[in-house]
Amino acid sequence: MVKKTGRPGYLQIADELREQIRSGSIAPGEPLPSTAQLAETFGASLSVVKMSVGLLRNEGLVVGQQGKGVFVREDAPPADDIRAELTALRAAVADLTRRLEQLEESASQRIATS
Amino acid sequence: MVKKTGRPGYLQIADELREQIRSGSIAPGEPLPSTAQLAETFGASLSVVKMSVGLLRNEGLVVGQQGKGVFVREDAPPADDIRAELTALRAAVADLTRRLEQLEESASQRIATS
DNA sequence: GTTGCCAACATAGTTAACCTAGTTGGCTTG
DNA sequence: CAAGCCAACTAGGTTAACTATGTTGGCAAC
Repeated sequence: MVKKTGRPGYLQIADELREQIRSGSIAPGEPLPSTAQLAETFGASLSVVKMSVGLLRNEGLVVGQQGKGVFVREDAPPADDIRAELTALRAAVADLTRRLEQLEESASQRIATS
Repeated sequence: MVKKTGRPGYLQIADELREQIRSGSIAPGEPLPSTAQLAETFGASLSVVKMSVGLLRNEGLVVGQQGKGVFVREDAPPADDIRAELTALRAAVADLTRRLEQLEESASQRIATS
């Protein structure tokens, strides 16, 4: 399935999967074929398929569930004021990080003194 | 250098490099340390470093030149780049989630055995 | 001095092996 | 029948080995 066009195989497979998702050929909420199945249908090794799926995962197009499969995200793009939302999220993450670090600190102390 | 926080090493290294680029510690147009050097400074294998650099390459933060090195993109200041910001935030949330789950796990064990 | 070769180093891609861990379904045992 | 174990499948992470290819600097030969 992968052609020797100079474009690396793991990108070709990622492209193809992206296209199948975009076209609805694999609908939101539905699972991709398993890694082994993809490897067979694309005539590629397990390694390159895992790289391809990892790309889509990194892009947020799909989410993986260990033991079950890799599923197409159901999400819809909110598209209101994205920048404001980003600012709010940044603040929230910073706050959570600070609080979590405090928790971890006290937890490690409790373990050390027990 | 990579910590055992549950967050995979190749993401930790990618985060760190992203931060060094964002902060200007590695300026646009400058090369990243070589794969071998990164592997040594992070105490990781060549493979995970290659995965990390591959991520940044995929995100468009850096461009690789075979035989020379991997260079920080001159254009596209990632501070305004919503995609990069989203990626970073997603990464941060995932990291926080894992750490929190770890804390909750140890907390429930402590309660159960007390 | 210049040319050309060559070794060392660089990114990039592919494959394979091994490990962890979650899910599921069937079978065995009580 | 019900409980629990176990085998087979799943994703995910790590490492190593090999190949291809590009760059650079030094050295030898002419």
